[in-house]
Amino acid sequence: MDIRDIARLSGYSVGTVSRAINDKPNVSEKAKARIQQVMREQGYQPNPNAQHLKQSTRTSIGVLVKGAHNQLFAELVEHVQASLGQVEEESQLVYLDEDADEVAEAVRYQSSLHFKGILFLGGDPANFRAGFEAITIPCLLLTNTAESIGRDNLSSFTTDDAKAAAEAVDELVRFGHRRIGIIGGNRRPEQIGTLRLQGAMDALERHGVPFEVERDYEPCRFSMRDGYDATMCLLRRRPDLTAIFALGDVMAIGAMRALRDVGRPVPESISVVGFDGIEASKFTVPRLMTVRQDVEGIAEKGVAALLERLEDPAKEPVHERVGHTLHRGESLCPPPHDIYHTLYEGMAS
Amino acid sequence: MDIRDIARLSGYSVGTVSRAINDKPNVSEKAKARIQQVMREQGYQPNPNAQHLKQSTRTSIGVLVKGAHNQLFAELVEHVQASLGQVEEESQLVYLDEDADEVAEAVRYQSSLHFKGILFLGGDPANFRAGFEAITIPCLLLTNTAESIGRDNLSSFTTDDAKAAAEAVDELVRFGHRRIGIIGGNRRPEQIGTLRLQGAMDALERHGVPFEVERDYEPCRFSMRDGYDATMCLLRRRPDLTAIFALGDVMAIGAMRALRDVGRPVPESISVVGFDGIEASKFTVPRLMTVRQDVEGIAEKGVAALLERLEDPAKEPVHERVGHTLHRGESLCPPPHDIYHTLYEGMAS
DNA sequence: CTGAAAGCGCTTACAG
DNA sequence: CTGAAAGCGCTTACAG
Repeated sequence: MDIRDIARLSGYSVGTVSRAINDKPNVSEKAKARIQQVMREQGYQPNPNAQHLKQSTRTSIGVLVKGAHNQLFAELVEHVQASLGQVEEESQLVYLDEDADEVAEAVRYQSSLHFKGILFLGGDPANFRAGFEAITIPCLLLTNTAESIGRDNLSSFTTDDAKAAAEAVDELVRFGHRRIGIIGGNRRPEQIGTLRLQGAMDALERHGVPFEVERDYEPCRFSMRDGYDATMCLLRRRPDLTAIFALGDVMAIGAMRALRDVGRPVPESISVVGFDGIEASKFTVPRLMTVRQDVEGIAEKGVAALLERLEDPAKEPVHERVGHTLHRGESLCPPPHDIYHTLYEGMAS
Repeated sequence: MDIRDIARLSGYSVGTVSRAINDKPNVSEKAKARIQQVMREQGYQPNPNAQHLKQSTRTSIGVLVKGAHNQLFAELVEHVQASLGQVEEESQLVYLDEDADEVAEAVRYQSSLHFKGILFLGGDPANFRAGFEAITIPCLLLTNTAESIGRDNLSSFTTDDAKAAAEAVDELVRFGHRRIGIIGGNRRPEQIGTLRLQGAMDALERHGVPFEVERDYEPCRFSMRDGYDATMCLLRRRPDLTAIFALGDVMAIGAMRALRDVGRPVPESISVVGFDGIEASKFTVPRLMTVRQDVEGIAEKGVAALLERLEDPAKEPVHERVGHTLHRGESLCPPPHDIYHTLYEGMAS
């Protein structure tokens, strides 16, 4: 069943059928109606390969998600697909490991899946620096900045992670915390966790709060399980902490569970602050205090920018910081002043 | 830059270049080496549209996910992609609304995205009954059974939802609960929520526990927010409940938060049981009692079955129930016997 | 082992 | 408004 069959059955030529299919001008209403009827009767669907071959178009936008366990990306994906769907753009999702080289993967996929643009959810600037030159189609990085990469086909939208992390620390300090531990990320330069850690550490220093990264920080991947384990690890070194700042909500949820398991009620015995503002953070018990990223804003602005550059590839790249909000939660309260902490205070210093 | 340019530059004909690209026999090592060198120099990538047009092959497996807020599907997707990735199969994810007609969407996508097979994550048998005949490629339904559809290109793997829900109720009753509310699903026939509700109601009846669906059940979609709202709703009618069975973990998480907000501690004042066994259920406070589906088993067996039928489309369809496990959690304990409940008991009956 | 040629199913000037 | 014809970039018998 191809376009010739439809032409034969409808009594029109192949050219007219093609014009009818594509809603081109210069087809009589009569012809269009007849052709559509035949197509429906036959259940005919044009062969997309042939269509694209002729139009030499590439079809879909690749969406590379770096880290399947980070709920934040799931929410971003949802908004991205919504924005893309509104303009009838097809997208294609690929999940990568949190530690994968997303740029190398993109190079691999670019041709085999014929993307016309690529949207990176999460990314490591080091990978972009190393391999992005092989990619020539318009690209967009969300949740990290690509400004320093300096490629003219790469835009980026992200939260100001360092600033937001600093604000979270300000809040912890304002509540009276002076023994603060941090979990999450991997300390590789320019990675999102590292940016947050750096922002937090700068703020701690500004407030004169002692923080030694080897002792007070525990790296981990973005998942509840890893947050749980990292918390257990950190507590072994610093049982006297009065607050834990998890550099991602999924880790914060794991942390709260771990604290419960070691009999440290949150927030009475120890406070927890997260980062991201995922849906689940609104439903934890206690409700999580967190830095909420503007997921919808990042997705919508990002997609809009990408679409503009798909239209006009010569357009200058943009790099924008999208606003965030500090979201009060029940998981943060002033530190306890009981004998337990007084006891540990002496031990730890 | 097309295959002719490579032919010209390498000094071979288009046919030989094509054979070299596709690793066909009848190309000398010398020619292959020279051609590969030129391709690399030119950064040439064959046009996939043209390749597929000629081979008239379909490439990827479509994965239609019905309900973006259900974490269970996110976990299934992960396992599905892992299984598919091992055999180098490409998959393409499409997220649909929980109430979308997944079969109508599949019909739409089948041609435009040239799938060679379709994997449905979640599905309503009514939709399959109405429109599946238009789909001729091998298909697989996960998390619901398609046995009664009786199509020879449709297999299915699922948990025995009715049986599992009944077991959860058995457990609630065994703990002494007699005033049990249920939330989740939409009561449309054969839907997963309805199967679970039915299994639960049958068990309640078997135990002689009174249950009136109009009063003791509140429908809702599979999300934390909806679970929260449904719980609030149900509590207004039945403040005397000692247990809530949420027909999905995401709703159970919402329910626990709602109960906390109205000052009903879980499980001391009221117990909560979920269904699915998503990752987050292991990290809630209190830890959720739930029916854990064998996500990995469902994904792996399902994918294996689909791949077999992609190889040999004549193969008989399979419909299998994959085992589940009841997972004890802290959210279930015996009902309280305090004045509060005695009070309400009189009011409610 | 290699080349010349037909054809995959469409779209799009071009001529009428 | 419609039709006949060229061509998109490949692959694959077929002939050598």
